[in-house]
Amino acid sequence: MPIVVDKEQKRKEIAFACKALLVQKSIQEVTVSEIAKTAGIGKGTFYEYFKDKEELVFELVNILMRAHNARKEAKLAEAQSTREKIKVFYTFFYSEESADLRALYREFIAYSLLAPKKEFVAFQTECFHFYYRWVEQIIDEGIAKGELLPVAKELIKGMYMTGQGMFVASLATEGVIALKEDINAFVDHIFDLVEKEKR
Amino acid sequence: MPIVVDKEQKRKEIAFACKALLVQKSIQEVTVSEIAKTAGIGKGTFYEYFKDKEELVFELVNILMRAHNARKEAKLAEAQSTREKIKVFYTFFYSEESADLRALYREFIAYSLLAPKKEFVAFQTECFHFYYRWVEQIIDEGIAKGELLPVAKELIKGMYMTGQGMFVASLATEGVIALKEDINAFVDHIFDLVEKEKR
DNA sequence: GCTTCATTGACCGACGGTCGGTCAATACAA
DNA sequence: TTGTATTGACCGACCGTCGGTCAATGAAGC
Repeated sequence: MPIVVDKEQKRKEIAFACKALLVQKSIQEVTVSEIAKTAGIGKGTFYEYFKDKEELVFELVNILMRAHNARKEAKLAEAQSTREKIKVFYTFFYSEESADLRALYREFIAYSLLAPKKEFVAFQTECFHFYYRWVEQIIDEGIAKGELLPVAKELIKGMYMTGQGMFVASLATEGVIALKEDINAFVDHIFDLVEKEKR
Repeated sequence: MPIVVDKEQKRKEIAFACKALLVQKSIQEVTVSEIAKTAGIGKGTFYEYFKDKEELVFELVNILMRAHNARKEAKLAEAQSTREKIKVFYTFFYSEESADLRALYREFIAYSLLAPKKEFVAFQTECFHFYYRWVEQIIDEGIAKGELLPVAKELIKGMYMTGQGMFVASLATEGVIALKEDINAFVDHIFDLVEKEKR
């Protein structure tokens, strides 16, 4: 038998090799030749592992998001109140340590809007359900503990989307959104309304 | 003296001629040759009026959004309660009559994320301020009338962004967001919390 | 040496954008 | 009225770039 490479492994290697390049430049500004050179492979080889440039971004977002989720889980365990936990959830949108992932996620959203591929939509849908369940659990616990009013449960989807909305807006506008401050202020005001002791 | 055309007017004519094409297909799928043919002009002429394809989408969004705002103003005058007025605000995201604008706005957002041009960012920023002031006025009136608690004012930015977030999510996911229902449900739950009589 | 898969970069076609040339409308002098 | 100069609109052939393909080559086991 001839050489058999671990396709999955090599995909990851190529993706990682291009990470800095893709974080720095928009995918449209990067050429496939440039990607291949950066990864130290021929252009044809690139197409053995990826259908196109966008798939490369997708792969990276996938990998980095998994790592991000692990970090998030650790931080959530530390948070005390439900309010704090929800705030931790939103740190993705502004924390320094997720800057790379954010830059790639931005591209990913852009392409999902421009030409939604089945895989992209499936991934985003899965992400939504994953995070939604997570937040739901946190809120449910808060209600069970008597910390929150039951109506809090009804606000989950909206709150979740507020983060997304602010994120997109902060990228498309200038001087309008201060992500960290605006998100946390919103969470605080909502929680002031749904925490039992506050009423 | 030779013919002197009204550049602004012709821009609009070209834009309108391509409206159906651009609503139907993504800008990436449409070639400049195709645009020129549709508008009944030469390719070179297109570049006399637009810097690139994206500017064409921008022009159309501009025109259609103005028309949309006029319709919105009329509808807002009809709405009774503050709650209803806010709901009217969100109709952009799901109403049938704004479907064309929405399709183009989607492309516009995508490009704003992918490669934010100065003009695009300026436009989006201006839009934000314009709409924000509008909503602010509605909420202020609600508070002044004693219909709403003062805290409502603090939620404006967040609520505004929730719409954007749901819109983007509805385009990038499958079977997760039911725009009309989810937006209205969110508005209702928030208003149940900030309307005075409800407490 | 034969088979099988990985790798490659020369090659191709499509597309965005440019540019030199052409045309049509007007002003005006004879 | 006619001829001509001028100007901007208009055009599509052309160019460079880039995404994507494929035939040839390499490498490793049998």
